Amino acid sequence: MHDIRMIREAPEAFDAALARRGLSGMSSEILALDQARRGKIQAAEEAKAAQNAASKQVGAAKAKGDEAEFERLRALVSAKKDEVARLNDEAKAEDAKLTDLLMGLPNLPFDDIPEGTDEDDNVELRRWGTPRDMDFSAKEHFEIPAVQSGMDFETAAKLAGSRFVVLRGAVARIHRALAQFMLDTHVDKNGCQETWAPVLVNEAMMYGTGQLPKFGEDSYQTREGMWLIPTSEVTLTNLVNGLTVDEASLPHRYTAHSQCFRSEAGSAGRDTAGMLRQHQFEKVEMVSITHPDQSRDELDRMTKCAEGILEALGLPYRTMVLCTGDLGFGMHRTHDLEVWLPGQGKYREISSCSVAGAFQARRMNARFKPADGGKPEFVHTLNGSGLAVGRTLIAVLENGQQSDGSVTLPDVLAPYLGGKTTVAPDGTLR
RNA sequence: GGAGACGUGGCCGAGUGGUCGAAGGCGCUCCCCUGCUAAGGGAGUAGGCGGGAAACCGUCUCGAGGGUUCGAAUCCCUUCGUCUCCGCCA
Repeated sequence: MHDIRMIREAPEAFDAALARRGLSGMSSEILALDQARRGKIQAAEEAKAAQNAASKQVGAAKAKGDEAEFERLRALVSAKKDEVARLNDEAKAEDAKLTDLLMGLPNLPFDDIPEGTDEDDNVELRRWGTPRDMDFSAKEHFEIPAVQSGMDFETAAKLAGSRFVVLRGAVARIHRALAQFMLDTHVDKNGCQETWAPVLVNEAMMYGTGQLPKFGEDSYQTREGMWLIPTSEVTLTNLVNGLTVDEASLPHRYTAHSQCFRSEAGSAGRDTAGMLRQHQFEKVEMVSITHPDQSRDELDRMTKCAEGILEALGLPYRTMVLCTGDLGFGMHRTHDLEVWLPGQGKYREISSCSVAGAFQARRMNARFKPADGGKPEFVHTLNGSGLAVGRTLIAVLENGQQSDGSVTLPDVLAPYLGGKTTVAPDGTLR
């Protein structure tokens, strides 16, 4: 959500920034609503002040035993009360209109991100590693002999439907190893606090991070009205929902390994083969809660943390900055990491690191108390995948595939795999 | 799932219809005093919203939402959370 004061003070700058996302001239509508709202609030408060004043005199009259005066004031208060109720309702209605409008507007893109309409306009920042030369035609992950017995889509379809998978044996273990390796790295080397949190949350949390009200169709909801998280960005960021933390405690850096659930509405027909796009998947997430002055640097730090995982696994990748047209709803700036998938011969998204600034904090009412004793200010929030576990599994399998149908795994996984780093063509770990 | 209790400011804790945004204590900040390892005295110490250049003024907030009343932290309803006992259970 946006800061109404900032819009009042600099409506041109606000309009210019939103125009980059295809929304033009929003400030005039916003400011008109704001004007109306403030007028109603003032009227309601003045009436209430009159009621309160009369009400105090009622008490005094009663104490003095002046029954006539008591009755007269009683009637006056009663009349004022109706007026206050009416004006209050009007003020609330105006306020709701403004909030609805502001809640539905996306965050302002930073000036330094590229103009564009979709992912084709994203700009490459850097590239790491070189795709291996393979003297055979590279297979997609689900075609590799070593993988086939451990990745079962037919059984998953029986259990749950399309876009689910059953992993078995070595593949399941490598999947687990990857998650453990990522989590350990973020905890031991990147200064994150390991966190385990619900994957089922209430509606308010989904508003806090911006999934609601606009993107409810993308997530699953229970009969009781709870939501399955599409990412643990929701839970980790909402850890500070409603809190005023000490400035000295910033930044907070959290990481969690969780299940994530997405309906993938609107992705029908895309990436239907393999386990690239699933309704249920695992992700190791990073979230930072920072001082406003630190958030831009924190984005670069977080991006490095995610890149570090890919580098440790020896997976070639490129780092992209998203253009205005591809930028997520609540974000100022986003870096996508795209990993090389030899089977597709393409770089595919495996991580997304974003800075939301105060956008989510304002929705969540998450603030910090300045050390110098000033007024509380909104914290800044960031989130990033470090990494999507299922996609990392795909990348490790495809990049490690050999001409004989086996797969060679990154050495850093050995401690999690009983010291073994090869999957034989028959699917056994050797 | 059944029965009951509770939910007050950074913390503890008073307050059962009238000037209570809320006693007292602790903590914290500033000032004074004292000179010895700590103590004493004084002042201050929530946030949101609206108005204002500011000082400041108004308004709202005693888990949340609604209701009764001229007036509610105090009464009623709903809801969320915590605790105790019983049941069930990974």
